[in-house]
Amino acid sequence: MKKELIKKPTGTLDILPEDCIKRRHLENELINFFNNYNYKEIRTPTFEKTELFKRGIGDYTDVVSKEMYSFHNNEFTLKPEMTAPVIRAYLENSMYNLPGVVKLFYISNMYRHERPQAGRFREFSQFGAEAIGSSSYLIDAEMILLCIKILEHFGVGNVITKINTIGSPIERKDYLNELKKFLKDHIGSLTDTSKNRLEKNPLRILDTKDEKEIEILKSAPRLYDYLNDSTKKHFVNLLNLLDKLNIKYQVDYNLVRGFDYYTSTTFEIISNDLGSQNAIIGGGRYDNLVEELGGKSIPAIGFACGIERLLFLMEKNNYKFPSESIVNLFIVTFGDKAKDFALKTLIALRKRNIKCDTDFLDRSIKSQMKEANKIGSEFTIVIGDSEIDTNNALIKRMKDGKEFEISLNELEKINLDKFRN
RNA sequence: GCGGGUAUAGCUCAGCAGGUAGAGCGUCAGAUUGUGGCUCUGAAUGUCGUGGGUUCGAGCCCCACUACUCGCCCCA
Repeated sequence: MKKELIKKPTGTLDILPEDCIKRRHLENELINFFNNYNYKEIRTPTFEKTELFKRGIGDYTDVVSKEMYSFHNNEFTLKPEMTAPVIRAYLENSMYNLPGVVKLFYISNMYRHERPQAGRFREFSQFGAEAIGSSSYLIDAEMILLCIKILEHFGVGNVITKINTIGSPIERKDYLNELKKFLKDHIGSLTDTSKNRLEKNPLRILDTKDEKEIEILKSAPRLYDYLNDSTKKHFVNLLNLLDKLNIKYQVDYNLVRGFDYYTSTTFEIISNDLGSQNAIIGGGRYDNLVEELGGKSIPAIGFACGIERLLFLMEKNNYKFPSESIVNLFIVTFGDKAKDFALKTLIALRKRNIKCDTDFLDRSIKSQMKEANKIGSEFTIVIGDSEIDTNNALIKRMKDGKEFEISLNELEKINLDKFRN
């Protein structure tokens, strides 16, 4: 009886060798990048207490209310995002005692129980950063700059940076009342989802894609007009600095993000080359979160970038990934003596960091040569009884077929450079 | 949670008034016995997503289910 195959869970990815090389490369480059900006890496658990996300992200957000992978009587949850865990770790490890602004970055998997589609998975990877301890618009600017430079570095230049400021909950209070009043006057034209949001989360209605609603919202009160002078000043300073830094952006007064912790600056980088999930980077300031999670009132800002989406864009833009690591030497064998000798030699060569392999299927010389060719081995050496007897063999340079005589005694110490050109 | 599309060899796909399956690529093996790349020859692999129905007969028609996929919602 043939047994049934077990398949991977919906929305997950098998990352095969070819893609692992790309991701490894991406990660290495990122680490370099973050180090240049003086960000330190942080890793947190794959799961956290569910309460962390409820309090951090907000009970009524879509992610918390219906997309969390929770288990063990809902006590724990696979992390759906990294900001809350990083702040938790920051507080738990008293990192506020570190000098200056605490700048942290991460590369990690996230989990959200959504319906998968182009550019959206249930298990996905993000990298991102959090800068904790400064309320200056300078750090906002540096972070947006960092995002754009990273994308540029990976050959993704054709993007749109959207930016907005949404103030604090207190600043939003009056505005929300006005917005509700306004929307109620147009309630007949609202979609069902917007009607539902009217009481729970009216701000999100601003983000609608319904054309009728977009038209109505054009005459709606504007949040910006209700913000404090200091918030406005922060925003204006930021925009002026971005101008000086030659960073192109679009102010989008309707840019509202889905997590409750955002205050003041929010931004999003989108690409029209992605599918309908067009955001590649999202971020913003969250000046109340540290306090919300039990710390002192400490301002912070962060962003996250979708790695699958970034990789997709890199492929689309023909980014040149490093090629697969090639085998330096393939030892073709026949006869038991040769096979034993080969294995012993491989150990010595590998110790010298020479990438090498041999046949384990007892196949013909021809087949072994074919394999060596297919895996892109630089050199091959055929060893059989006569080579063992005479202690001499021919090493073959695969790219042009040239052969060189060498002594088997010296194979372990071979200097391949001598035969490279 | 709600819509649309798709489901044939490892991969990309073809198939037809409905008559019990094909190509290319890949894999494996050979082309005067111990040497790759080009070429040629040959081989293996599919209960045509699953279950039911219509029919003498279904990969092809109908129904259900499942998976995948794209979109809504939301997000990276």
